[in-house]
Amino acid sequence: MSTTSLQALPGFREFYPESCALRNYLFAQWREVARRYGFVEYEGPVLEPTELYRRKSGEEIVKQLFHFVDAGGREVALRPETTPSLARMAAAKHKELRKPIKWYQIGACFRYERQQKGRGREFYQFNCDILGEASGAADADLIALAIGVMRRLGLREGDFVVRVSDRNVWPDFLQREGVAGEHLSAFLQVIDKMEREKPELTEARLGELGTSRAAVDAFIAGEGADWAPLQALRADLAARGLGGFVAVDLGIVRGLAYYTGVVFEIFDISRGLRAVAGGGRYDQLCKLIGGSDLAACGFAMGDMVIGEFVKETPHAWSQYQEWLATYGKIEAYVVVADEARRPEALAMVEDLRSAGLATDYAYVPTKVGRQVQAAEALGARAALTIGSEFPEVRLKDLGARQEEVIEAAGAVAAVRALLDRAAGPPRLA
RNA sequence: GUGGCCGUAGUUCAGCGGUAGAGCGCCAGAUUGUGAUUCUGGUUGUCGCGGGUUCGAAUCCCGUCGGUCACCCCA
Repeated sequence: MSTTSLQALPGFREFYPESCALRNYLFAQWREVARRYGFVEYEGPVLEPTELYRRKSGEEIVKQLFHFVDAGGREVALRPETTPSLARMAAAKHKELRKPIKWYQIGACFRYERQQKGRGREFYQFNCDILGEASGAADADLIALAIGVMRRLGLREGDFVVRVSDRNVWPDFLQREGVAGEHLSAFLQVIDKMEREKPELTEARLGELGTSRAAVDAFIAGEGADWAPLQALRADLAARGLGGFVAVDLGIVRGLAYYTGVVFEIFDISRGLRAVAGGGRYDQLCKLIGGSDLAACGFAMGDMVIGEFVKETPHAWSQYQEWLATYGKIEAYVVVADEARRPEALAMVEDLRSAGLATDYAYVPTKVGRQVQAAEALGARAALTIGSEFPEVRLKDLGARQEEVIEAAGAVAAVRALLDRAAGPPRLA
């Protein structure tokens, strides 16, 4: 058992450039959409008092935390989510902040779980929250943002669906059915599993609670469907032209721990309705954690499931490939054709870099053919060959396979012109 | 927490009781300072680790670690 291993810990992630690129792509789109919706970025601590999570979710949650006692004797835990930190931060300062507070964060979270597809022990979460606004309009804008992120990633109507519900519909139903309020949690468990569970089992469990499948179905089709907050939400989103992305589904329960109103989840339709994001209203949490009343709603999206989603959806993947075409590529490569001219070549490299162009060159004497190969492999569009004819140099367009002789003095401008001619930045939704 | 499958070259894998293999990649060369293709040559292994069975184990058995997928859970 004392197998000392230097491998990365299970479920922790090593981002080699290829996977780092995808991650950065997701981050870039998250940030861009959040910006468009008027959210500003903030950041909370990665390590928190274990009590913060215990307070919010109860003792059971501790088993799923990376937690330990620090050198100062404090019980601490790596954050498994960021909402409690946010609730504390917002509650502490909300009196001096203009409402609504619209904040987002992208950060690593950690959960001690067995890993599987779309789930590791370390993952990045994109969180958007609106605080200090109790109106359903905030829920709607948040859902619009979530849809905006999906679309920005190249996902379309038919690829995913936002299922919305309201945590308040079921207490209302239970009261009417004469079921005691303390059974709410057990009841919601049954509702949550209804879709996957065998009908007889669902029926039996509902029976134990004093209601029935028929009553539930009737409620879902009737009053539940007409539930005013959800109607308003649908109308808001329909006005934005987003109605096609949304479906009311009262089976959405979402943990139930601290949600107080509208809840929603985004599902991947084609791959068996996998949840890629979720959120809702949590008007009590800021009081519980930070001591001040602050209405709030928010949602979170992890990088792993959405990453898989993009990989498995051809049109989303090709959009990523387009983005990749310029990401992490150098722009210019300086070929040293004559070692006697290496000083001039180094000066050229620095000039290009100072002009803002990603530029590389061979560190040691290398055959010209190899240098051109390296330029190609690094993604350079322009190759500037410096040799014995200096100050005459050769500028090659590696895409068009054309070369011209130019003066060294005008080389930076010529390279820039070539790159401008060659390709514009990728266009995303 | 429960269960299935899988660990062999840098990588993808084949080999399934008798001396460790292939494709791809990588490196070098095919007349002078230019990318592709092609051709030639080269390159690498504690067969995850530990134990057991056997004359002999990459191969069979047990354990262990790791990976992966599903269930549970999902804040």
